[in-house]
Amino acid sequence: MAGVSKKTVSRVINDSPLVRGETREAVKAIIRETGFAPDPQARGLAFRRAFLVGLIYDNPNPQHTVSHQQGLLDAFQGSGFELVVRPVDRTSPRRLDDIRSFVERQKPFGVVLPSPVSEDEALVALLKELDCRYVRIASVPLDEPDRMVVSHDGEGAAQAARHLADLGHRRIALISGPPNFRSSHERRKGFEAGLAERGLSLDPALVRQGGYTYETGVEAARELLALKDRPTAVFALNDEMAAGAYTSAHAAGLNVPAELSVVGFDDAPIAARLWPPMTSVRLPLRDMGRLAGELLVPTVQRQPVLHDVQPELIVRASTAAFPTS
Amino acid sequence: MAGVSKKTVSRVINDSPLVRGETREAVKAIIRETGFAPDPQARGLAFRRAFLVGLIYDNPNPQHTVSHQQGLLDAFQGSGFELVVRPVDRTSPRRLDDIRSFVERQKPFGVVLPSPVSEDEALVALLKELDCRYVRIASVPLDEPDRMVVSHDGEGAAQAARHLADLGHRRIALISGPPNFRSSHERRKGFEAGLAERGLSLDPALVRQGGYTYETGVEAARELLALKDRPTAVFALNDEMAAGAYTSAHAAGLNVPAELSVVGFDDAPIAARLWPPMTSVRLPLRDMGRLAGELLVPTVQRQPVLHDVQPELIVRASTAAFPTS
DNA sequence: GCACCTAATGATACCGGTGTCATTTTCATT
DNA sequence: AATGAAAATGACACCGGTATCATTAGGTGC
Repeated sequence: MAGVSKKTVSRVINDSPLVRGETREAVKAIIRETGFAPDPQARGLAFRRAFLVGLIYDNPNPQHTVSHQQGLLDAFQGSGFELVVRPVDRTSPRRLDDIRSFVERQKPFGVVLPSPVSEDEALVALLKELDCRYVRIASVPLDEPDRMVVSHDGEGAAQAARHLADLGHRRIALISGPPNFRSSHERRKGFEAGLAERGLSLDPALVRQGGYTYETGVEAARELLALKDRPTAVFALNDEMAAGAYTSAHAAGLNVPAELSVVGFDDAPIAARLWPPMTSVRLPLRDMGRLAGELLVPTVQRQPVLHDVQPELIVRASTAAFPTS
Repeated sequence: MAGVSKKTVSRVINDSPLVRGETREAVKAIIRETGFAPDPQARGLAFRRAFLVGLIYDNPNPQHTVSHQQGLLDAFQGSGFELVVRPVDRTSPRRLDDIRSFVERQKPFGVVLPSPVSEDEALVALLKELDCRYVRIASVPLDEPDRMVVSHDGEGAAQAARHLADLGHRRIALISGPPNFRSSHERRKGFEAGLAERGLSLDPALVRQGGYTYETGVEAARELLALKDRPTAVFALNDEMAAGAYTSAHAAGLNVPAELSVVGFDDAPIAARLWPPMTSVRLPLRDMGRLAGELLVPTVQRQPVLHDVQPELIVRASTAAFPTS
């Protein structure tokens, strides 16, 4: 090496304050010249902590997973952290053993839990027991602020409600989500709040429960459209079910948006590809991943640090004024 | 420990032949009882090779990425390997430096390259230079067999061709893909071969080049449907473009499938959610990932080892006999 | 029963960093 | 210039495994 001991180089790399500015610069110069980079394995061994972050997901929507990955990696840029993926089956009891062995063996620096895994309190309890850092991504605060990325699904749903109300709709149906998803409650609450702002309320007769799947959306919409006094608009709590509503509208011979306005949630790729292109609430998934990453690891902070994210209503062609001119 | 030295335990763990059967069993028993698992960091440090596999992808289709991840993890079950994800921008020259620093620093056991990254010969050359194991996933053999998972896209396209031909279609259009994707050529060649089997050939006037995106599909189909003697069926080389064909059919007031049959490729989630549900060629993405994983790492081989994968035509409602009754 | 060869095991260094604590340097104070 | 405290640096053990090579155990031939 160039003048100093192994340990001093180590100090420079780890930003220890115990190095003279002069020495520090000299070492840094050598590091730049030689392109030296410490071995993560050896560092991890000595630290008893790997420079890995786990993404533990169980999301039927691949778009979510990939966007979160992207965002996390945005945050890890240049920090030397790697992202390892761990799909789990949230319904399987084995998931806890899987995660336990993962954490105990790999000693990851931390893990990220997107919804719906973020709502798995048994899993979170396990992580606490194992003293493993984590950040949850969910529609609502479930934990201390610096362990949470909150997507404010309610606000997005409220935007959808205001949009439909402002278009003149009064008979607005809701296809809700599975009760064991927090997002389902948040979106519904937000939707009702948005309606209330416009002096409307949700008619219980126009609510059907779905399961966040295409098939349940088809069925729920089929029932709603078969009502004597059928709704003029329907809000589905995710795009899969909204796509199902399209299908049932087609089956019933109803034109979207002339006879039925449809709004979805997620702005999945499918939203823009259906005919007519669907109005939907977009979540900034990549930014959410990035925020989670920034909360978890000591970021190099090249890019501005995010502090919050907000959903956004993307208005396309599946919503029209009622009564239609 | 229980009777033997550190090194002997190490030998047992690494399946060294230099241990007496008796000793081996004794050590294994203790390992089972105590649930001992070697530290991957330490092992990696000593081996100068991490127990990580990188997935280097640049695929606009999140379904592909997530399915490949699933398959790889299927293969890694119990092997102690972890999957780390590395999205790259295949058009950026920086990608090579990114991957070089990843491989040099992390020393991954190997990497998996799904299409289109698998066709990036500069990147593959780099991996060879770095002496990094890799497996490519592509539509056609590009390398030694044990470094390749071949998806036989041509055969899938041929199935689509035979299907349309057997339905009585004669004026069959093709929306091709970008020329810098091997899959684009393979699918096209396979499609022509399938037509030839039925005594048909592709009319150059009915071919439009697309770019594997929704928008290019819209445009290509728009042109095709505006022809004086318009096609009765169209095969798009991926589902995104096929969705675009739906859009243009809607815009032209044409009914699918009565006036236009449409077949896509990939069987993306969107295929089943469009109206009418779309016929498409399904690639066994998860199996492809699993096969790649089995080729790369010494698998525990609990599940049967895969040797090949084949595409499959999923017939839905976007294709009908012509002339329509 | 002894020499001898092979199979099985162990002692020790080492992988590439970090923690601890002793040592040296620096610099303000007297 | 001597003193002492604080700041900077280095020596060495250690993280938890594996490689190398020496050593011991076990079996064979005569």
